[in-house]
Amino acid sequence: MGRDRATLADVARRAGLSKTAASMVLNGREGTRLSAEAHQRVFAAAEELGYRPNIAARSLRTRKTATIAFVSDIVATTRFAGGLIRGALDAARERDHVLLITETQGDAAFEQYAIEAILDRQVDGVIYAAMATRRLAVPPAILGGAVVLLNATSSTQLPWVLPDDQGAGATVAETLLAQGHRDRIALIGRNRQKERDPEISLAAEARLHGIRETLAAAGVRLLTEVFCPEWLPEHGYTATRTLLSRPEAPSAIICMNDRLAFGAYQALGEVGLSIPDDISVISFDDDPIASWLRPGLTTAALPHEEMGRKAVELLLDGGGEGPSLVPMPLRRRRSVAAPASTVPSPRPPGEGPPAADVTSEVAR
Amino acid sequence: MGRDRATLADVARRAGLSKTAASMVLNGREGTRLSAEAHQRVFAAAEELGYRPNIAARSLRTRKTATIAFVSDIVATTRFAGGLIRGALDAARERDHVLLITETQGDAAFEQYAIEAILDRQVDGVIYAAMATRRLAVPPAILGGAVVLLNATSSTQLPWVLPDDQGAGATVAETLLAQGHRDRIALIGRNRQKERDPEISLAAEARLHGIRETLAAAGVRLLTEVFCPEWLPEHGYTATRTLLSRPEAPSAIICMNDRLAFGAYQALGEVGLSIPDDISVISFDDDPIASWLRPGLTTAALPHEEMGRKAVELLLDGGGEGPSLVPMPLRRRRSVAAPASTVPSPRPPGEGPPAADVTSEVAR
DNA sequence: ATGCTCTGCTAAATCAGTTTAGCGACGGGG
DNA sequence: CCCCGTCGCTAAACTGATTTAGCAGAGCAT
Repeated sequence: MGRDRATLADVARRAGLSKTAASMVLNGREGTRLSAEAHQRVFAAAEELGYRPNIAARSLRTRKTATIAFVSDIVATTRFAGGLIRGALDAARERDHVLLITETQGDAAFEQYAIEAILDRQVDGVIYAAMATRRLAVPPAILGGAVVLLNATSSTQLPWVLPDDQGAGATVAETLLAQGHRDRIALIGRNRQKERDPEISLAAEARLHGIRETLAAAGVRLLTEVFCPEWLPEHGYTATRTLLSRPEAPSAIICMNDRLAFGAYQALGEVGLSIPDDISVISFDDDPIASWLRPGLTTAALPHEEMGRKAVELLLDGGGEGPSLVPMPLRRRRSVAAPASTVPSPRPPGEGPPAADVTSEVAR
Repeated sequence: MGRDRATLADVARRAGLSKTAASMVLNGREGTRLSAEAHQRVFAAAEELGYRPNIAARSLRTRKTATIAFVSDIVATTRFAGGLIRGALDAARERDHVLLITETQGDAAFEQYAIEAILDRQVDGVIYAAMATRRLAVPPAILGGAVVLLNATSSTQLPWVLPDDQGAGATVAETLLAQGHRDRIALIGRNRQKERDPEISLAAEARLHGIRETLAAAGVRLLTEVFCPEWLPEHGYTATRTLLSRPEAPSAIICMNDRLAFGAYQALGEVGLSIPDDISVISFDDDPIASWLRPGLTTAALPHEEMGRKAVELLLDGGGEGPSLVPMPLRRRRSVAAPASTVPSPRPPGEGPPAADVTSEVAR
C-alpha cells in the first residue's frame, strides 16, 4: 500500500524546479513570486505523476493531520451512533478530513487508551460523543486542542451540540392540542431516579419541560404520568396496562421514546384498542421501528446526522462556545388523530381482532 | 493538542545516551548489546518524561501507522454496522491499532475520496465492509496492501469473513423439527429478483439452502413459500396475510429476517392467532426488535461483533485467503413451540385477506 | 559606477523518529 | 607486540514534506 508513490522531489525534478517551488505552488501560497509558467509546470508534473502528498511527512512538519478523532462511549449497541457518525463523516469529507473512531465503553482504561492513541496521532480535533444525551466530564488531556461535545454537555467552556428536546416536547404537545386533545393526555416514561441525573440523561427533563409549558399555555394539564425504570418496550407495555386500568382513560399517550411507544402499541393491541381511532400515540426519537409499526408512529426525530455534521462544523469552522441546539423534526405518521367523541372502552381481551379496517392498512 | 511532548531526543539526553540507544531500547530490539543499566536508564527517563512516540515521525520512516482503514458502503442506515465496527474496534485496540472510518455510500466519487484518503495516510491495512452480505468489486488501488473483506466476497484472492447463513438455515430448520414441526412449515421472504444476484445479497440463498437440506434430510418439504420484494415489516405482514388465506394453514413460519417476522407478528395478531400456541415463528438476524416482540422472537443472530473482530485478526495476524465463516448462534426466545395438535384455523376475519394463488403472489 | 529595490527562485534547516555503518576500548591468542 | 573479535555504544543518513533565509540578476535612480 502506498509504495512507488511520487514524492514532492519527483514533481520538482520533473518540473525543473526546486522542492520549495513545487511545495509553494501545490499549496497555493499567496505572495510567492513564482511565475505563471512555473505554476503550469508544477501542476503538470504533479498531474502526470499522480502526485499525492504523504500526510505523515506533512504532519510531522505542520502538526496538522486532516484527521478528527471521534471518541464515543458506545458506538455499537445504539443504532443512533450510526447517524452521528454518518453526519460527521459527511461534513468531514466536505472539508477534506477523515475520522478516527474510538470507543471508551465507559471504561477508564479504554478511555486512557483512546486518548493516548489520538494524541499520538496528532489529530486536529476531537469530537467527544455520548450516545445518550447527558452531561459528562471531559478528560483534561484532550483539552489542549479543539474539542466539541456531541450529544453531551459539560461544565467546561467548550462548544457542544444537543438535540432540541425541549422544542420537541413543545412540538409534540402542540400536535396533540391541534388535534383537539385537551385534558386526557397521558405521559409514559418518566423515571424517578434517572431523569434528574444529568450524568445519565438530559432528554427526559427537557422533553417534559417543553410538553408542560406548551400545555400550560393552552390551559391544559397532563391527565396522568406513569413512571418507568427504563425506556424499553416492556416498560411501555406495563405502563400502558397500568394506565388503562385507571378510571379515566386517556385520549392520547405521549411516550418518552419510541421503544416505550412500541410497548404501548402491544398493550393497546392486546386490549383491543385501536390507534389512532380510540387513542392517539405520539413519541420521540424516530427509531426505525416507528415506521414499521401499524399504524406508523408519529414521533419527533432525533436529528443524528445533523448533529454529527454540526459537531464537525463547530470543530473545523469554529462557532464559539456553548450549546448548539439542533431541531427535532416531527415525523407525521398515522398514530395521531382527533379524540373519539365518546370515551373509548377497552374490549375484553381474547374477543378477537380489533375492528380496524385491515384492507386499508394493507394498502400501503 | 500534543505540543510540549517529550521527544526521543529528550529521553536520550536524560538517560545520557544517544537517540539510537533510546530508540532501540524502547523498541525492544533483539540482538543489541546495550547494557542492562542502559535499559534501565532509558526506561526511567521515558517514564519520567511521559514519553510517547510521535506516530507521524515513526511512520514516515517505517511506513507503518498502526492504523486500519474501515471502508464500508453504508454505516448509518443499518444498525448492524455498529456491531461490525465495535468488534473491529475491540480487536484493533488489543493489537494497539486504531480505526479510520470512511463510507462510500455506494458512490464512485466518495469511494475515490475514501481510497485516496487512506492511501495518503498510509494505513496498514483495509477492511472493506458491506452492510448487506454480498459480493463486491474491490477497487484495485488498495490491492497493493493488506485487505480483508467483511460481510462480502469477491473474485479476488483475499481473505473474507461471512456469517454462516447456511449453517443458520440448518439450525433454524432443526429447531422446528425438534419441536415436532414437519409438513406444515412455511417460508416468507424469498425474493425472485434479488436473491439470485450475489451483488445484492448472498444471505437468502445460503439460508434457504441450509433450510432445504436439513428438512430434506428429515424427509420434509416446505409447505409454501411467499415471496417478498424487500425484507421489511410491511412485506412480512402482507405475506403472512397471504399465507393465512391458503387452505392449509402452517404450524410454523420461517422468516428470512426479523423485520419480516415483525410483520408476521402484526398480521397474526390482527387475525387473532397466538404465537407460539397457534403458530411458531422463527427467523434470522437478531435485530433489536426480536427481543422486544411479545413473545420474544427466536432467531439466528448475525454475529456482527465477532465478524468485525475476525476481520481485524485476519488482517493483522494473517490467516490466509478465502472464506472465514462465523457461526450464527440461535437466540432462543418464546416464539417457537410444538405444533398444536389440531390444525389452527384463523378466526373468521370480517375483512377477508386477499385470496390468490399464493406461490405466484408477490407481496407488495 | 554605485546603491537600491524587486523579481523569481533555491539551499538548507526542520519536524521526530528508525536504521545503517562504524568507532574506541578491552581482552585474548599467537 | 600485534592482530582480531567482541562489547557497548554513537554519528549520521534517511523518511517526505514545509518553511526560513537568502541569492542572483534585472531595472532604476542617483
